[in-house]
Amino acid sequence: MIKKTIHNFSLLQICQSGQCFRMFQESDNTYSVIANTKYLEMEQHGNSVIFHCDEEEFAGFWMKYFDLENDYSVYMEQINPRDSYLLHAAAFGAGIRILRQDLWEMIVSFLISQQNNITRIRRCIQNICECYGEQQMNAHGKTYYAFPTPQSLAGLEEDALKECNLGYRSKYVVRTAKSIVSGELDLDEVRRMPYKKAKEELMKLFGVGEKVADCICLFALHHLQAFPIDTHISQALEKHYKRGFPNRRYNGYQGVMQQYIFYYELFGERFDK
DNA sequence: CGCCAGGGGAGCT
DNA sequence: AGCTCCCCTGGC
Repeated sequence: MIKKTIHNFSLLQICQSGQCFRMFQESDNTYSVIANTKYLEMEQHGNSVIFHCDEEEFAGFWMKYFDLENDYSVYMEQINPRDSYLLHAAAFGAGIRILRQDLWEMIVSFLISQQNNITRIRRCIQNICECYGEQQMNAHGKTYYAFPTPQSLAGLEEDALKECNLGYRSKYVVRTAKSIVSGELDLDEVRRMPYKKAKEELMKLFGVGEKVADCICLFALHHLQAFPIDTHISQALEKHYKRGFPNRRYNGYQGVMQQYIFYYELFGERFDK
Protein backbone atom coordinates (compact mmCIF):
# COMPACT_ATOMS: atom_id res chain seq x y z
CA MET A 1 0.00 0.00 0.00
CA ILE A 2 1.57 3.25 -1.12
CA LYS A 3 0.55 6.88 -0.99
CA LYS A 4 1.22 9.38 -3.76
CA THR A 5 0.54 13.05 -4.29
CA ILE A 6 -0.71 13.59 -7.83
CA HIS A 7 -1.95 16.73 -9.55
CA ASN A 8 -4.59 16.78 -12.26
CA PHE A 9 -5.74 13.31 -11.34
CA SER A 10 -9.26 12.36 -10.36
CA LEU A 11 -10.28 8.75 -10.06
CA LEU A 12 -13.93 9.79 -10.12
CA GLN A 13 -13.52 11.69 -13.38
CA ILE A 14 -11.57 8.88 -15.00
CA CYS A 15 -14.23 6.45 -13.82
CA GLN A 16 -17.01 8.59 -15.32
CA SER A 17 -15.20 9.58 -18.48
CA GLY A 18 -16.29 6.45 -20.30
CA GLN A 19 -12.92 5.27 -21.55
CA CYS A 20 -12.59 2.42 -19.07
CA PHE A 21 -15.53 0.13 -18.46
CA ARG A 22 -13.86 -1.98 -15.78
CA MET A 23 -13.17 0.77 -13.26
CA PHE A 24 -15.71 1.20 -10.49
CA GLN A 25 -16.46 3.59 -7.69
CA GLU A 26 -16.91 1.34 -4.67
CA SER A 27 -17.77 4.04 -2.13
CA ASP A 28 -17.28 7.80 -1.69
CA ASN A 29 -13.52 7.76 -1.96
CA THR A 30 -12.66 4.24 -2.99
CA TYR A 31 -12.31 2.78 -6.45
CA SER A 32 -11.30 -0.48 -8.07
CA VAL A 33 -10.03 -1.31 -11.52
CA ILE A 34 -9.28 -4.47 -13.45
CA ALA A 35 -6.62 -4.30 -16.15
CA ASN A 36 -5.30 -7.38 -17.91
CA THR A 37 -5.26 -9.89 -15.08
CA LYS A 38 -4.47 -7.26 -12.44
CA TYR A 39 -6.87 -5.97 -9.86
CA LEU A 40 -6.27 -2.75 -7.91
CA GLU A 41 -8.05 -0.86 -5.17
CA MET A 42 -7.48 2.84 -4.61
CA GLU A 43 -8.51 5.67 -2.32
CA GLN A 44 -8.46 9.35 -3.12
CA HIS A 45 -8.54 12.38 -0.82
CA GLY A 46 -7.80 15.50 -2.82
CA ASN A 47 -4.37 15.22 -4.39
CA SER A 48 -3.53 12.29 -2.20
CA VAL A 49 -4.06 8.84 -3.68
CA ILE A 50 -3.49 5.52 -1.96
CA PHE A 51 -2.76 2.58 -4.23
CA HIS A 52 -3.24 -0.85 -2.67
CA CYS A 53 -0.19 -2.40 -4.26
CA ASP A 54 3.54 -2.33 -3.72
CA GLU A 55 5.96 0.20 -5.17
CA GLU A 56 7.24 -2.24 -7.74
CA GLU A 57 3.82 -2.96 -9.21
CA PHE A 58 2.98 0.73 -9.14
CA ALA A 59 6.15 1.79 -10.92
CA GLY A 60 6.08 -1.18 -13.26
CA PHE A 61 2.47 -1.04 -14.33
CA TRP A 62 -0.04 1.39 -12.82
CA MET A 63 2.02 4.52 -13.26
CA LYS A 64 2.07 3.97 -16.99
CA TYR A 65 -1.51 2.70 -17.08
CA PHE A 66 -2.82 5.94 -15.57
CA ASP A 67 -0.42 8.00 -17.70
CA LEU A 68 1.13 9.60 -14.63
CA GLU A 69 4.42 10.33 -16.34
CA ASN A 70 2.63 12.96 -18.38
CA ASP A 71 1.97 16.51 -17.15
CA TYR A 72 -1.52 17.47 -18.34
CA SER A 73 -1.20 21.10 -17.28
CA VAL A 74 1.01 21.50 -20.36
CA TYR A 75 -1.97 20.66 -22.56
CA MET A 76 -4.32 22.91 -20.65
CA GLU A 77 -1.96 25.86 -20.90
CA GLN A 78 -2.17 25.64 -24.68
CA ILE A 79 -5.89 26.33 -24.73
CA ASN A 80 -6.87 29.49 -26.55
CA PRO A 81 -7.60 32.09 -23.82
CA ARG A 82 -10.50 33.36 -25.93
CA ASP A 83 -12.11 29.91 -26.10
CA SER A 84 -14.14 30.11 -22.91
CA TYR A 85 -16.03 26.93 -23.73
CA LEU A 86 -12.89 24.80 -23.90
CA LEU A 87 -11.41 26.56 -20.87
CA HIS A 88 -14.51 25.67 -18.87
CA ALA A 89 -14.54 22.12 -20.16
CA ALA A 90 -10.85 21.55 -19.36
CA ALA A 91 -11.15 23.11 -15.91
CA PHE A 92 -14.18 20.93 -15.22
CA GLY A 93 -12.43 17.73 -16.28
CA ALA A 94 -8.91 18.64 -15.19
CA GLY A 95 -8.47 15.30 -13.42
CA ILE A 96 -8.98 13.19 -16.53
CA ARG A 97 -6.12 11.10 -17.88
CA ILE A 98 -5.98 9.17 -21.11
CA LEU A 99 -5.37 5.66 -19.85
CA ARG A 100 -3.09 3.19 -21.59
CA GLN A 101 -5.36 0.19 -21.82
CA ASP A 102 -5.09 -3.15 -23.51
CA LEU A 103 -5.56 -3.13 -27.28
CA TRP A 104 -7.70 -6.22 -27.62
CA GLU A 105 -9.87 -5.15 -24.70
CA MET A 106 -10.45 -1.72 -26.24
CA ILE A 107 -11.35 -3.21 -29.62
CA VAL A 108 -14.07 -5.34 -28.03
CA SER A 109 -15.23 -2.63 -25.64
CA PHE A 110 -15.78 -0.07 -28.35
CA LEU A 111 -17.37 -2.58 -30.70
CA ILE A 112 -19.90 -3.03 -27.91
CA SER A 113 -20.18 0.71 -27.28
CA GLN A 114 -21.90 1.52 -30.54
CA GLN A 115 -25.50 2.67 -30.31
CA ASN A 116 -25.31 1.82 -26.64
CA ASN A 117 -25.18 3.60 -23.29
CA ILE A 118 -22.39 3.45 -20.77
CA THR A 119 -24.39 1.58 -18.12
CA ARG A 120 -25.21 -1.20 -20.51
CA ILE A 121 -21.72 -1.28 -22.02
CA ARG A 122 -20.37 -1.99 -18.53
CA ARG A 123 -22.90 -4.78 -18.05
CA CYS A 124 -22.14 -6.33 -21.42
CA ILE A 125 -18.43 -6.38 -20.65
CA GLN A 126 -19.02 -7.76 -17.17
CA ASN A 127 -21.12 -10.51 -18.77
CA ILE A 128 -18.55 -11.62 -21.34
CA CYS A 129 -15.81 -11.54 -18.69
CA GLU A 130 -17.84 -13.75 -16.39
CA CYS A 131 -18.78 -16.16 -19.18
CA TYR A 132 -15.49 -16.38 -21.07
CA GLY A 133 -12.78 -14.74 -18.94
CA GLU A 134 -10.45 -16.58 -16.62
CA GLN A 135 -11.47 -16.43 -13.00
CA GLN A 136 -9.02 -14.67 -10.69
CA MET A 137 -8.84 -13.98 -6.99
CA ASN A 138 -7.80 -10.75 -5.32
CA ALA A 139 -5.93 -10.34 -2.03
CA HIS A 140 -9.16 -10.46 -0.01
CA GLY A 141 -10.22 -13.70 -1.63
CA LYS A 142 -12.87 -12.00 -3.74
CA THR A 143 -13.18 -13.40 -7.24
CA TYR A 144 -13.05 -11.34 -10.39
CA TYR A 145 -12.68 -12.14 -14.06
CA ALA A 146 -9.98 -11.31 -16.56
CA PHE A 147 -11.01 -10.09 -19.97
CA PRO A 148 -11.61 -13.03 -22.34
CA THR A 149 -8.80 -13.73 -24.79
CA PRO A 150 -9.34 -13.63 -28.57
CA GLN A 151 -8.94 -17.43 -28.56
CA SER A 152 -11.73 -17.91 -26.06
CA LEU A 153 -14.20 -15.99 -28.27
CA ALA A 154 -13.02 -17.05 -31.72
CA GLY A 155 -14.64 -20.48 -31.54
CA LEU A 156 -18.12 -19.22 -30.73
CA GLU A 157 -21.18 -19.06 -32.96
CA GLU A 158 -21.67 -15.53 -34.21
CA ASP A 159 -24.82 -15.09 -32.17
CA ALA A 160 -23.45 -16.65 -28.97
CA LEU A 161 -22.75 -13.32 -27.30
CA LYS A 162 -26.38 -12.31 -27.55
CA GLU A 163 -26.60 -14.36 -24.37
CA CYS A 164 -24.36 -11.70 -22.84
CA ASN A 165 -26.69 -8.95 -24.02
CA LEU A 166 -24.59 -7.73 -26.92
CA GLY A 167 -27.48 -7.85 -29.37
CA TYR A 168 -26.44 -7.40 -32.99
CA ARG A 169 -22.90 -6.53 -31.85
CA SER A 170 -22.29 -10.20 -31.04
CA LYS A 171 -21.15 -11.04 -34.56
CA TYR A 172 -18.84 -8.03 -34.64
CA VAL A 173 -16.98 -9.32 -31.60
CA VAL A 174 -16.86 -12.96 -32.66
CA ARG A 175 -15.72 -12.21 -36.21
CA THR A 176 -13.09 -9.80 -34.92
CA ALA A 177 -11.81 -12.46 -32.53
CA LYS A 178 -11.56 -14.85 -35.48
CA SER A 179 -9.55 -12.38 -37.56
CA ILE A 180 -7.08 -11.95 -34.72
CA VAL A 181 -6.68 -15.65 -34.02
CA SER A 182 -6.26 -16.36 -37.72
CA GLY A 183 -3.49 -13.80 -37.95
CA GLU A 184 -5.43 -11.64 -40.40
CA LEU A 185 -4.76 -8.79 -38.00
CA ASP A 186 -1.59 -8.81 -35.90
CA LEU A 187 -2.11 -6.79 -32.74
CA ASP A 188 1.62 -6.34 -32.18
CA GLU A 189 2.01 -4.88 -35.64
CA VAL A 190 -0.86 -2.46 -34.99
CA ARG A 191 0.87 -1.40 -31.76
CA ARG A 192 3.93 -0.38 -33.75
CA MET A 193 2.04 1.58 -36.40
CA PRO A 194 1.70 5.36 -36.47
CA TYR A 195 -1.79 6.77 -35.90
CA LYS A 196 -3.14 6.93 -39.45
CA LYS A 197 -1.90 3.49 -40.41
CA ALA A 198 -3.20 1.92 -37.20
CA LYS A 199 -6.62 3.49 -37.70
CA GLU A 200 -6.76 2.31 -41.29
CA GLU A 201 -5.81 -1.22 -40.22
CA LEU A 202 -8.36 -1.31 -37.41
CA MET A 203 -11.11 -0.17 -39.77
CA LYS A 204 -10.67 -3.37 -41.75
CA LEU A 205 -12.22 -5.23 -38.81
CA PHE A 206 -15.89 -6.09 -39.10
CA GLY A 207 -17.85 -3.58 -37.05
CA VAL A 208 -15.06 -1.05 -36.68
CA GLY A 209 -15.77 2.30 -38.32
CA GLU A 210 -14.06 5.62 -37.99
CA LYS A 211 -15.35 6.55 -34.55
CA VAL A 212 -14.61 3.18 -32.95
CA ALA A 213 -11.15 3.08 -34.56
CA ASP A 214 -10.38 6.50 -33.10
CA CYS A 215 -11.47 5.39 -29.63
CA ILE A 216 -9.17 2.38 -29.88
CA CYS A 217 -6.29 4.54 -31.08
CA LEU A 218 -6.80 6.98 -28.22
CA PHE A 219 -7.46 4.66 -25.30
CA ALA A 220 -5.21 1.72 -26.18
CA LEU A 221 -2.47 3.02 -28.45
CA HIS A 222 -2.25 6.44 -26.78
CA HIS A 223 -2.35 8.25 -30.11
CA LEU A 224 -3.37 11.55 -28.59
CA GLN A 225 -4.10 13.04 -32.00
CA ALA A 226 -7.13 10.76 -32.38
CA PHE A 227 -10.35 12.77 -32.01
CA PRO A 228 -13.34 10.42 -31.89
CA ILE A 229 -16.53 12.13 -33.04
CA ASP A 230 -19.65 10.63 -31.50
CA THR A 231 -23.12 12.10 -31.18
CA HIS A 232 -22.21 14.23 -28.15
CA ILE A 233 -19.02 15.60 -29.65
CA SER A 234 -20.81 16.20 -32.91
CA GLN A 235 -23.46 18.28 -31.14
CA ALA A 236 -20.82 20.20 -29.21
CA LEU A 237 -18.92 20.95 -32.40
CA GLU A 238 -22.08 22.28 -34.03
CA LYS A 239 -22.74 24.55 -31.09
CA HIS A 240 -19.26 25.83 -30.33
CA TYR A 241 -17.09 25.19 -33.38
CA LYS A 242 -19.24 25.92 -36.40
CA ARG A 243 -16.14 26.30 -38.54
CA GLY A 244 -14.63 23.06 -37.24
CA PHE A 245 -12.51 22.20 -34.24
CA PRO A 246 -9.13 24.00 -34.28
CA ASN A 247 -7.12 20.86 -34.94
CA ARG A 248 -4.12 22.86 -36.07
CA ARG A 249 -3.76 24.64 -32.75
CA TYR A 250 -3.97 21.42 -30.73
CA ASN A 251 -2.10 19.29 -33.21
CA GLY A 252 -0.91 16.05 -31.65
CA TYR A 253 -3.10 16.14 -28.54
CA GLN A 254 -6.63 16.80 -29.85
CA GLY A 255 -7.70 13.62 -28.10
CA VAL A 256 -7.09 15.20 -24.71
CA MET A 257 -9.35 18.09 -25.66
CA GLN A 258 -11.92 15.62 -26.97
CA GLN A 259 -12.06 14.02 -23.54
CA TYR A 260 -12.54 17.36 -21.78
CA ILE A 261 -15.39 18.21 -24.17
CA PHE A 262 -16.98 14.76 -23.92
CA TYR A 263 -16.89 14.76 -20.13
CA TYR A 264 -18.19 18.32 -19.94
CA GLU A 265 -21.07 17.53 -22.28
CA LEU A 266 -22.09 14.56 -20.15
CA PHE A 267 -21.55 15.88 -16.66
CA GLY A 268 -20.90 19.63 -16.90
CA GLU A 269 -23.22 22.37 -15.70
CA ARG A 270 -26.10 23.12 -18.01
CA PHE A 271 -25.85 26.90 -18.06
CA ASP A 272 -23.11 27.65 -20.57
CA LYS A 273 -23.39 24.82 -23.04
C1' DC B 1 -47.22 1.67 -19.03
C1' DG B 2 -45.09 3.76 -23.59
C1' DC B 3 -41.52 6.00 -25.70
C1' DC B 4 -36.95 7.19 -27.05
C1' DA B 5 -32.17 7.63 -27.43
C1' DG B 6 -27.87 5.52 -26.62
C1' DG B 7 -19.96 7.36 -27.50
C1' DG B 8 -22.20 3.48 -35.06
C1' DG B 9 -21.64 0.67 -38.76
C1' DA B 10 -22.97 -2.47 -42.61
C1' DG B 11 -25.23 -2.96 -46.65
C1' DC B 12 -28.11 -1.19 -49.65
C1' DT B 13 -29.36 2.53 -53.35
C1' DA C 1 -23.83 10.93 -49.64
C1' DG C 2 -28.09 9.30 -47.89
C1' DC C 3 -31.05 5.86 -46.20
C1' DT C 4 -32.59 1.74 -43.33
C1' DC C 5 -31.89 -1.77 -40.23
C1' DC C 6 -29.42 -4.05 -36.62
C1' DC C 7 -30.72 -5.10 -30.60
C1' DC C 8 -32.51 -3.92 -26.25
C1' DT C 9 -31.85 -1.60 -21.81
C1' DG C 10 -32.01 2.64 -19.04
C1' DG C 11 -34.10 6.78 -18.29
C1' DC C 12 -37.97 9.59 -18.40
